[in-house]
Amino acid sequence: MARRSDHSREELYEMALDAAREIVLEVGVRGLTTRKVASRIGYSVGTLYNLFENLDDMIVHLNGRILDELHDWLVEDFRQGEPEFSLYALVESYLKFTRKNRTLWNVLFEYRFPEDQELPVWYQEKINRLLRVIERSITPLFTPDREQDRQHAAYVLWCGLHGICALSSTDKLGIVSSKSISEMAGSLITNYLAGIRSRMQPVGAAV
Amino acid sequence: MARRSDHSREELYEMALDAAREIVLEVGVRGLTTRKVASRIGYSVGTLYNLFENLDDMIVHLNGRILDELHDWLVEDFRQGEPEFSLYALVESYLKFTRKNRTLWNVLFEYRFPEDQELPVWYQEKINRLLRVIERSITPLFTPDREQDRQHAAYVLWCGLHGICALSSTDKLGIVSSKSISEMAGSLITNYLAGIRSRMQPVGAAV
DNA sequence: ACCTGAACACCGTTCAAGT
DNA sequence: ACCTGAACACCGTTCAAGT
Repeated sequence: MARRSDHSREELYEMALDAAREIVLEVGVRGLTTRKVASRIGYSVGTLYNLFENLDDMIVHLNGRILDELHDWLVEDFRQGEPEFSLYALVESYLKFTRKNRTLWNVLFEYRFPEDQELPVWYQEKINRLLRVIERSITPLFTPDREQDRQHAAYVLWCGLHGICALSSTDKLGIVSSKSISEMAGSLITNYLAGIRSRMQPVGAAV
Repeated sequence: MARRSDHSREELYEMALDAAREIVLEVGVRGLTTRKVASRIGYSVGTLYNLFENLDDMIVHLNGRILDELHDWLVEDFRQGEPEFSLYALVESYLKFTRKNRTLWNVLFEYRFPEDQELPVWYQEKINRLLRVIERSITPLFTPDREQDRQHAAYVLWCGLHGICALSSTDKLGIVSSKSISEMAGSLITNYLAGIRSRMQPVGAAV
């Protein structure tokens, strides 16, 4: 017992999150426990509480990583072009991520934190970074003075996409095939953007 | 010990779900345990396993009840009229329900069942009943031969609304006030419906 | 300063034993 | 046929005791 400087604090942190990620992939969120993480990295449970406040905090940090993975994945596939085209590609890319990493997506969005828990600032910034990818794809639809509207639209699209994934992945909607998830997302994009277009004042008109 | 016919099987079932509902309201989903339900109804844990397969199954049944409550709540507030008007009222009513019953809504939509678990048919039917309320509000937008499209649109709206509630209630989006939830939902409805309207072929034209 | 592991207070689920 | 409660195999979290 006692100080084993086999690993630095940072190393331990990375090891713990690696282990947590693996466990989630193998047995799902429900099977993720402090004891399993500890034993997998070869330390005692106590050590984990030296790195994280508690299990919830550890999961927040794991989710931070998953958000990064998702962001990088989306950015890699990003295609500049007409908003409809660009956004559609983005959504396909997102859906592909959820299909490939269903359980990771589950921890990210469907793990319930205690009611009172506030998500840390660095976490919200990671989310904002994701939202900015969506904003980028719809930029052409908004004049520079409509930044607020653009942000707002990105929020709505992000939420809508999330809702489609959330309800269909857990079958909380009845049988939904993977194909119809795409279709629903497509319908959301097409119609929402058409609505935005039709309701935007022509820019030149006021001048 | 042994057979205590103090209560019929049906009575026990109702008592258990009543207790479960109360516990969720008091301490949230995380605090809902078989042991607490058992002690609250004055029976042993074993008896619960005589009524339900397991805790997950009990929660599915609890959710069935919550779906009914939500349905009745929405139907009571239903207002016939222009789709935008009708749908907007519906969404406000839904949001009001989530605000008043945050923890119930949490069990309903954010409790994670095991990956493999299929939701029972009677459960999916309760969801369909909800979807039909939405369909009703957008009926005027679709000609009778476009039933499929109408259903599809109801799905998308339902999912979108869910996504907005899910991400903002847990603050997975950064700070979102109750007012902006309404705004986002409003934006979804207005633009999505505008898109549908603008893309619908005028009915008379083909004739 | 860091790490251990026993201890505490919980869990879900099962099942022999009771009436 | 129904109900009990002890038993099993787990949990998250803490903290005195070790080096």
